Amino acid sequence: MTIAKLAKVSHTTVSRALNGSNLVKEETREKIRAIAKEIGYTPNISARGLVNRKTFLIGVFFSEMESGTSPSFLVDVLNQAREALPTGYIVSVDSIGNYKGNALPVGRYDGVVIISQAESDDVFIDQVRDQHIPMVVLNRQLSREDIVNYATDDYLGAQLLIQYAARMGHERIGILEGHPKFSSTKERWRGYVDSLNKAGLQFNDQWVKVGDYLPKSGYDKMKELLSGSAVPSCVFVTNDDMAVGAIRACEDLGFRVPDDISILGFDDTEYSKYLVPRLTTIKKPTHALVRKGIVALTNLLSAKNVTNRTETLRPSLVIRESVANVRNETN
Amino acid sequence: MTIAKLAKVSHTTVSRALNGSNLVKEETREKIRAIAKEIGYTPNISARGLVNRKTFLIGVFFSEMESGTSPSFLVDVLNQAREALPTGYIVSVDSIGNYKGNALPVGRYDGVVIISQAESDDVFIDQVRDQHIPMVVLNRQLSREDIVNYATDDYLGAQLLIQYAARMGHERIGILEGHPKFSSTKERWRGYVDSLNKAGLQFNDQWVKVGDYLPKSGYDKMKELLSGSAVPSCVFVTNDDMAVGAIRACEDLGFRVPDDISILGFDDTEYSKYLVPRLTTIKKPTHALVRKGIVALTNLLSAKNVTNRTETLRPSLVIRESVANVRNETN
DNA sequence: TTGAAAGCGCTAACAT
DNA sequence: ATGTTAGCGCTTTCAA
Repeated sequence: MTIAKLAKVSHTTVSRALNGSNLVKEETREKIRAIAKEIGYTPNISARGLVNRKTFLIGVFFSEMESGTSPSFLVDVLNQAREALPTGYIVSVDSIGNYKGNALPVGRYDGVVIISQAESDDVFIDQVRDQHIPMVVLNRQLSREDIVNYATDDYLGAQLLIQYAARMGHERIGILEGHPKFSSTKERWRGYVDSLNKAGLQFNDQWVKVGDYLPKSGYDKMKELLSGSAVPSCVFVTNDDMAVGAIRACEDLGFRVPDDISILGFDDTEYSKYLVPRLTTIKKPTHALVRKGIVALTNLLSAKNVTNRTETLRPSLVIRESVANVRNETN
Repeated sequence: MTIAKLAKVSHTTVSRALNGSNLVKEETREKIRAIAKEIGYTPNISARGLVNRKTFLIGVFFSEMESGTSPSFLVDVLNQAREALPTGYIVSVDSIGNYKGNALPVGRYDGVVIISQAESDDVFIDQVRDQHIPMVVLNRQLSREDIVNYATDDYLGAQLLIQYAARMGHERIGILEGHPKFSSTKERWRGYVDSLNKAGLQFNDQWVKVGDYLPKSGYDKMKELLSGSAVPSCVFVTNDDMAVGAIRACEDLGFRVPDDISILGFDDTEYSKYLVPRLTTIKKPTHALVRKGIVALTNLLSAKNVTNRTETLRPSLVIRESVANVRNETN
């Protein structure tokens, strides 16, 4: 190797010097460092990976990258992951869909974090587990104990919202659902129905519409909802992206928000607090979730054991202005 | 190697069989394939990379991932990149900031795409070039010819906007700038000033505010702007994210958009068409930009030469409802 | 059509 | 404190 020749030492010494081994004289180390810098030496990752069985690559996999996963959430995850990982690690992004069927190349990833939205991800999850690649699954609650899994309590989030609406006097509460296959959709739906029951409120078929978590569906479905014979006084739009479209639809049909109709969101996106009206929504502890996940993964990487193998984080209600207080009307 | 033993051939033959060499009997190949599948064999990427000098990893680097780069743009880039790349390649994400100073490990990336926002990225760009890693720089126009570089014409975009506002009769046009260090900020500013001049419109110091491309700054700065002694009739808010905040600020101070004040955006984000009012903005050909970039990079990877080494793509004006027609007033 | 041997750049075990 | 040697898993000559 060039650098070894220049320094007149063996390449072993070079390796040691550059890796901070204490088996080199400080003087030698300095000389080697200088030369390395001089000629712009950087280690060959493949060679190093081959002997160490480490690639310093963490794969982040999303159920669906093109749609369904909101961009801000995706970027949030990526940023948190990069920050929380030990130095030297880099992060790749991919869609689970790309791997349906074929296994991940062995030794390609030191670890994997899966941002799962739907049960259909399970075949991929099983595959990765069978390959014994360190893995954490985030975002969606798995019903098993063999995998490190952190999720937000969507069920609770929905309940918080509906309870709040009920407290504000709403009795006719509709729902605009997200992507039908997503677990979050199912959990939010459960929270909605259960809370309605607990509050002794009526359930009405006409007030439930199915969207896909994208703004357009919020717009289209809200229009449908408002065109029905009976209109609810409040609609639980199950994410903020759809809420933007939904509010637009209200506007277009002459319904003022929240005076004529109240809107509940979910996610507390960056722009939610600037909408007209400012959105009452649910804030998910995304940062904490991802951070916990990465910490666990880091432990897994160094073969430490993870104590909290599974956990559900509590979201919180963010009250703003999109829900009207209609208690007086009913008194 | 296990698979070699099981098939009773040498590992050389296994390698050949799995890589589609025609130097193996079809029968042998089948047998090997079957066994490989059976035991779930996947090649070791590091070993392969070591001999082939390929890692099948493309690094995507952003100026700033945490702020400044809008999430939807970032995700768009990532998706386009993944789709346009030949199969087998995976994509990593990183922030240029992480590499200030130290060089990229040699052989870590087969190629690199840089989404550049600011001139300060040049040191990183130079470094990568010095390492002779195939690279394309997107988003920001470089003033050099030695690097493949595609960008959107921000200057033109700004002109389109201001010309439109002028056509609608606006004479007092303000601006809410983005992150001061970003090239896009400078280009949009140039377009603003030049168009004002061409239209013979007055320029007023009080009507220019500096934000950072995030919604909050849109809100804060617009409030400042509206609190001045003389208020413009139209404000060029230099991206849609800030426009959301800006519209909110107008609302809070009792200015109706567009009746009392008109707003121009930039980017045409997913939600722009659902805002109240729907935003008149600039649509950037992001898909085409990234796709061109990846195609060029792919050519670079296979040592083909790239014909269009540099190009500026034209954005287009999207007229919606955030600008009032005030021509009558001035007649 | 197959195998044997060499070597990619690195780290680690074992001298010295 | 440093060098020698071997070997990680793969592809690629070179022989057979």
